[in-house]
Amino acid sequence: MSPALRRPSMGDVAARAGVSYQTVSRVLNEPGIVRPDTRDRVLTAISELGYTRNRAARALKTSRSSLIGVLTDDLSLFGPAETTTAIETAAREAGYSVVLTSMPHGPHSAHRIGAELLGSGVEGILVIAAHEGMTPAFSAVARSTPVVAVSAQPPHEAGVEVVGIDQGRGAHEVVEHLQRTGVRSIVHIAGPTDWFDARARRSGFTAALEELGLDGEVVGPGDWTPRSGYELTEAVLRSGLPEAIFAANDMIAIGVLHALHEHGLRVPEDVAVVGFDNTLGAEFLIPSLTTVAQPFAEVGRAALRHLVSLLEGEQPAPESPLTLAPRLVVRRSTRPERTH
Amino acid sequence: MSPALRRPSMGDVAARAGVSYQTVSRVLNEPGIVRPDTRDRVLTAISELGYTRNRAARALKTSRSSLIGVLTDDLSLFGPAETTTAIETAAREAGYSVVLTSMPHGPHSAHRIGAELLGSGVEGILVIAAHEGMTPAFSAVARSTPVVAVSAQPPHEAGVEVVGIDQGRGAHEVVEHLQRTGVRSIVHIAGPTDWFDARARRSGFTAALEELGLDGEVVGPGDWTPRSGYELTEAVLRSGLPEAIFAANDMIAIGVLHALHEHGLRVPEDVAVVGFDNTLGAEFLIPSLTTVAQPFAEVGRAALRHLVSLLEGEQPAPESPLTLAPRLVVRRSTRPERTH
DNA sequence: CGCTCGAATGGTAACGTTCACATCGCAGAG
DNA sequence: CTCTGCGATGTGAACGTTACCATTCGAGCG
Repeated sequence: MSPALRRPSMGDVAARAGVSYQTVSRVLNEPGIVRPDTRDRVLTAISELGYTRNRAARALKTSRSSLIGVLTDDLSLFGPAETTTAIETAAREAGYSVVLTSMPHGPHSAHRIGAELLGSGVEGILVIAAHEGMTPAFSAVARSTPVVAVSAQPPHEAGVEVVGIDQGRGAHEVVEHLQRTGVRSIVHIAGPTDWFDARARRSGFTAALEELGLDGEVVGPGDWTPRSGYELTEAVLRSGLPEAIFAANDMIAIGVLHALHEHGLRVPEDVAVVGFDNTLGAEFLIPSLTTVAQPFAEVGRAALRHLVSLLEGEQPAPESPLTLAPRLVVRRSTRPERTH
Repeated sequence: MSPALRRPSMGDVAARAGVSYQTVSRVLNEPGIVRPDTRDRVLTAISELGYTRNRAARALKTSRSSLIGVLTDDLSLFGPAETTTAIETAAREAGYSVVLTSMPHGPHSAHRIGAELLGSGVEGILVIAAHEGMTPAFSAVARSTPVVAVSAQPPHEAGVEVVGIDQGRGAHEVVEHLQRTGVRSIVHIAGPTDWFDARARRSGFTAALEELGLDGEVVGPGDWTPRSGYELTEAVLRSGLPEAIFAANDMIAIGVLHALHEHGLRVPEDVAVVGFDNTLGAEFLIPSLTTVAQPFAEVGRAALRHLVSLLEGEQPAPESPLTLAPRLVVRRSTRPERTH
């Protein structure tokens, strides 16, 4: 019962300020409605006591938890990490806290995880870097809670809204750039087939080849790791020397560069190499890597804005575009473009 | 009032099972105490209704939120990302959800962030990759909530417990290894001076030099980025050619390798290079990088266990060591050790 | 000067759960 | 056959907040 043991409640503040706890509540929720001098008394009492509202009681009464769930595949990947950070910052500014859940690899866990996240009382869920396996679970969850996915998947799967980066366009720009450097034939080392981003990059690649009349081939899939890039490059080299290799991400590209180096091949003189993501460090690989920078942070913020507008019942925020454009970053792993 | 609109409560389950809501509560909290057939009736009612307990009400009544706050500096760094993921998984298994907060860079924000995290109702806080600026804020917060830091800082700052990886030992092993490859003099490119990890690596380095009778020098500090490694290496080369460069982390090492390559220097023949972290990709740099692997996931799990035992009032889990050992990974960026 | 009205504030109930205690029924002992 | 005691279940209250309605007070008007 010692006052030091219990956190102060509205009642304590009210007693100190000589008002009822209802007035304290009003000061916090609609300050305009209470007379300035009363309000000041309450506010000083609040700061003297170091009072903060009890989130649980608030959540119980309003049935709003101010919690947003973020579900991500693999935080140690560059993109998800950046996006998560941006989401968290934006969420905090919008008055929400972020409950993080990382998706353990495994077939049927998606459903359980989704339910658990829901059970933790979140008002909405953001899914990052979604792949195939997640979709059914989240269509299910989406029936009880708004779900927004950050993904390259444009077709809206049942009830799940999508905010993403135009991966196909990124792939297209890569192919265009390579063509302008004189390349006629490109090998694409694809990412995992069940990842939406990987699929979009791959189909953007093949579409661009056709459109621009170039030759090419898709190998893989890799698993986003340098090792898979290394091994797939070894395989490619056994069947001949390609003019250019377009890796599905920078990690794969690191493995590609390593394998080419081991074979004594020069980049870009013998083989051009392009990555995807513009990972921290891509600029300082040997040679520095031509890649596609993705607005990871921006897409995170856009997704959060979208979710919040869903939660707060505004119109779906027409100003914020749901598909953002990536940006080609030309460095030294491709030859200079020919000015013709 | 339509039953579809409101989530079912204990009362609904109780009505369906023909018991009182208290019995439902007991089935959920101490199943052993209720008669098997009653329990089964309740359980079927629960699953038929898709009932889940209301977290807010539970938190209000028990004053336990099942929420743990994780505060991290920069999620796009390899270590924090790995540690965070491990914490989240372990927390979920222990019945907690993780509220993520990323620390915006800036001088005085630490205090506000700490208070906000506290305000979100977390029961305890884990601070990852702490640096100097965080300490005062978290000593303050630690008065109201258990705080465990994942850090290289052994001295317990007022009230904040520390779980960490022995950075000094890692640095020591690096120096020993270099000595065994015949190196007599080492340049260390240090990390930011206010980061505990960077400081511990640096002091481990100088201590090892002295102990082993080697020559050396500390340059920097860098800021963990490849660019800083690149620029500091340029500066080092202007004043002569070192035998070996020990970078404070792998990102800095990437910049070092790049700079050396530009100068036509061979690694490890002309200069040996060592990193720290064993980042994804370190194995496939050119040449593959000798570095120190840190048990990031393990330290995350250990920190979580420690925090949970603090929260649940058990004895401070004597079995779990609070300082873990890193592991030297020898690759091709250093010369082979001489067997003498 | 009495009445109406609105602004400011107070009181009561409820959100869904758990805790403490009360009750019930039944087995076993006297 | 009654009493004790314990296992199983029910009842009332409380956690701290917000929603809703009631009350008070003073200003402005006829």
